[in-house]
Formats: sequence, C-alpha cells, structure tokens
Amino acid sequence: MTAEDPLLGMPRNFLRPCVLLLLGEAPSHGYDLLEQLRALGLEHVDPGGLYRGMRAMEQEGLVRSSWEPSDAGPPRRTYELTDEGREWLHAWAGALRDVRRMLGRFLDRYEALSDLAGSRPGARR
Amino acid sequence: MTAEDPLLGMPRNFLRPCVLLLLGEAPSHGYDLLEQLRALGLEHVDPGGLYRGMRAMEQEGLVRSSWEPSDAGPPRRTYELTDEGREWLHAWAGALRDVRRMLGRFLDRYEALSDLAGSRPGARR
DNA sequence: AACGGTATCTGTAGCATACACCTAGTCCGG
DNA sequence: CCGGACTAGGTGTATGCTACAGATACCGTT
Repeated sequence: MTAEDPLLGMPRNFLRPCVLLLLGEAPSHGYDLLEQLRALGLEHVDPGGLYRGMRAMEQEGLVRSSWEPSDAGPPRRTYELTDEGREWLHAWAGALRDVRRMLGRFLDRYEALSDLAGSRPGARR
Repeated sequence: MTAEDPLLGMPRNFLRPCVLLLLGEAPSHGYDLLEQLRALGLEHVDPGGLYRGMRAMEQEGLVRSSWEPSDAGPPRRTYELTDEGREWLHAWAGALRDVRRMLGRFLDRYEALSDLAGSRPGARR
C-alpha cells in the first residue's frame, strides 16, 4: 500500500454493487460493463476479476446469463438482474449509506483537527 | 460474504486512517485505541489486527512508540504520530473525500433507479 | 488462590484484489 | 491473403487485508 494508490480507501467489494446497479438499469455483458464501470468512477477494473465475479454472482443467484450473438465480434454472455440480485442491491445501498455517514464523521473530525493545527499539511498541534 | 455482514462495503484499510486520526488528536496505546475506535463507529475491531497494524505503521515511520508503565495493569506501548504519519493522514483524508463523492454518485443513481421501480425492495422496472 | 479486567502479541485460513497471460471471432488496411 | 486491432471471455497465481482463535502476562479484588 502506497500513498499514491488511487484505490486507497475504496469500499470493499465495491465492484459487486456497481455491477448490480448497472444491471438494474439495463441488462448488459461483461465487456460493456467494464466500460460503464469506468464512467461510474472505477478506473482500471481488472477484467479477470469482473468475469470471475459475474460467474460467482450467477452461482449465488444474483444474476442470470444467456449467450447472445454479436453483430461484430464473438458472442456475448448477457447478464440480467434476478429478484434476489435486486434485494442484494437494496441491502448494499443501505450499507453504503452507513459507510457514507461514517466517512462523514471521520472527515468532520479530521477537519476539526486540522483546523486546530492551522490546516497546514505538515503542521503540529 | 453475506447480506447481513455489518462490514459490507467498509473502506479498505479504514483502520489505519482512523488510528492516525485518533493519534493526531492525542497519543494513546493499543488497548485504549480499541475503545476509541468503537466510539468512532468501528465495531468489533480485531485486537490482533490492530497491534499488527500499529507495528507495521511504526516500521513505515507513521507512528513512534515508547513503553510506559501503567498505574494498574501491565505496561503499555504508547504511540504518537510522526510528521510522516500526519502527511499520510492528510492524504487519506483526501482519498476518503473522493470515496464519499463516489458513494454519493452511486447512491444518487440507485435512488433514481428505485424511484423508477416504485421504491419497493423487490420490485421490477 | 482464583478470577476478571488490562494489555500485548502470534498463528492461520479465507477471501478479494492485482497482475500477467491466454483463446477466439471479426473487421480493416496493406 | 495476412497481420494487427478491437471485441469478448477466460485462467493462474501471488499478495495482502481481514477474521477468528488463541497465548502470555500484569494487576487488584474477593
């Protein structure tokens, strides 16, 4: 872990709720999800991890897949959300609201501290 | 990973910035940090993980420690923040602000979706 | 002498992530 | 017609955080 790591502090397993959200909006396939995820704020998503995760979520019953031919390129495995997946997404949203609240507490407290310190990065109390 | 997991979606390595924040406020020792962390919103912090993390951060130069006797009980290893640790805390705060923003985008988008769906947990579009 | 609270630490397994790599179909330019 | 680029899905593996289960030891009280 280095200080320059762009993924510092990202929520654990954040890929899953993001995928579920995108599939809640519209069915899609892995390669397309990779691009949509980038737009949602997740840079450098590991393709291998995504495809593995998709199959894991299918086994858990959160998504359902079917092969569909493509106009241009190899066939695609198209995923759609199941009812169970929709419930999971709902649970995730609740958990992430809690996380946001906790981050707020942390940041408020940090700002109070750095105000005391004169708000200079390397300043002592 | 189950849907009931209370740690669902917690930021990765969140323990570290929390500890750095607390030490930024006042020097402290491991056992005391365990209790303060609970008040900060982290339930069930693993003591082993905390002590290991403290020693790791000391090796990285983020904190400095010294043994201090206790009035009642075994001696304590008291930690204080170094200048480098203060810089890390600052970097963490910036990263966590980004994370909060991303969570906001996710949650806004989820709410837009669930509004369309009638906001019932199990409802289809 | 035994117990509960304080305090620090080790061992280990599971799991998510990161990185590297592979296969195969389609399209386009040379 | 051949090679490269793009689309699309996939495997193998190392690493590192996290969780769980303990061990050790000091101290005051009963």
